[in-house]
Amino acid sequence: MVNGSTRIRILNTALDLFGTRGVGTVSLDDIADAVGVRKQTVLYWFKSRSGLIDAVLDHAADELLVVVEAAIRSRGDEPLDRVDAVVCAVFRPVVRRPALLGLIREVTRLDESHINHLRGRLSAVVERCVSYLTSEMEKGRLRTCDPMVLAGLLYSTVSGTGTEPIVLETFGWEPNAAGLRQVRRELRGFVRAALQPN
Amino acid sequence: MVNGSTRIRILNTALDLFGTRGVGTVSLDDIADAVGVRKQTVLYWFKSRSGLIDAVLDHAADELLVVVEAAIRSRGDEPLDRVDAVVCAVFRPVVRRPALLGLIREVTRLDESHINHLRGRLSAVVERCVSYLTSEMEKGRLRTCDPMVLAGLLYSTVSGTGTEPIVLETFGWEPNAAGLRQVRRELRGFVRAALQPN
DNA sequence: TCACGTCTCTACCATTTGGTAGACAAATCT
DNA sequence: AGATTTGTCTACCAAATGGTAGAGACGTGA
Repeated sequence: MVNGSTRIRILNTALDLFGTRGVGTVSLDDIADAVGVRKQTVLYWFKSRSGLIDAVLDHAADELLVVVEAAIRSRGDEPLDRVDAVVCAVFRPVVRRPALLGLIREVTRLDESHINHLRGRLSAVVERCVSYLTSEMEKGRLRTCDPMVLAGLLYSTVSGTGTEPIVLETFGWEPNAAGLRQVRRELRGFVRAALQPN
Repeated sequence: MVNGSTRIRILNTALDLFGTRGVGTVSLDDIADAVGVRKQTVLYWFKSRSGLIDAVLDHAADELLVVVEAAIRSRGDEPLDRVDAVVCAVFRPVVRRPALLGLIREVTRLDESHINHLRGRLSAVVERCVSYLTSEMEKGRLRTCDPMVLAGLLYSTVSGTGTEPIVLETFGWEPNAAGLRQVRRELRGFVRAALQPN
């Protein structure tokens, strides 16, 4: 693969379109048009639509993993700070690349094979998060509850906030830089309050 | 409209399909097949695909409004109890009719006209919730923060939990009655902790 | 009985979809 | 130079899509 640039441009464009409009409603022609190329070129690089979807999921998982791993290591010992760091880390793509979380959220709409594909890529981080929450709860440094479900709740809250600007707008929110900072601040406070040991 | 039964069957079937598979990926043929009728019958009752979507959104909003309104009035004065009642009320359709919240969540994928349509139907409840949260915060009975963004966060958490069983499964959750009760219990604890006044 | 409105159907149609076959140019190898 | 690989293209295709036109079955009121 001497020249990866076309392939990568397709991958990035597809990620953006899939993430913002939903995987099922984006055609190969849509992607090709956005890249400035013909559909057959897309099918040259990815042998089928389904193959492209898997590749895009990989691409998204990679990007997300890097962000999360770095954040987990970044801060000190205190679990509330560490969770806070992850929340901020995941929130950054919300601003810079809204499609990323939007794509992950598409899991629900994909078919079994793609679901399993994505799951395989994310399971390591997920398990790590759950076991971390478990150990901190045992030390009494987080509110005691089911760590697995808690992880899911945290995911829902952060991802929902990031992927549903339209819902937030319905609640009166204004989509600009100041508004985003406001949302992030409230999100951090919300999560912190929800995790506080009792 | 002497015989509304076909129309209503179409409406319900469309709601389920739109909510579980996403609006954009469900064709009129899919709906017609599921109802046991021809596509042209669907187009007789709803003059276009777009018209059907609006009608289904209305249908969903109606169902949701009834549930929420009742819950808001149901319990005593304490705001944590009242929010808890709403959370439980919204969680009930999660079990009985998963498509309902799934459809509301589709807002993000719809085009402007449908978004505005749905917004018009939901704005009353939304405003009510926000002003309620505001007044309780002023009385110091809820953690002080931006009530509007808080409402959005609550929505994200509850709706995410309800609409993403697949994500929860990735976190190790098992989809059965006991698992659902567990999720609801944790969800209530999570929200309660997040709202506790400080 | 007859006209009329209600409801579902068959028969089409233009457009879009994912995908195949293969031409053609540029670069790379021998 | 000649052969081969790489990357993009044009030309198709069968299936599915949203939608139109209109036939026919059914009941209801005059």
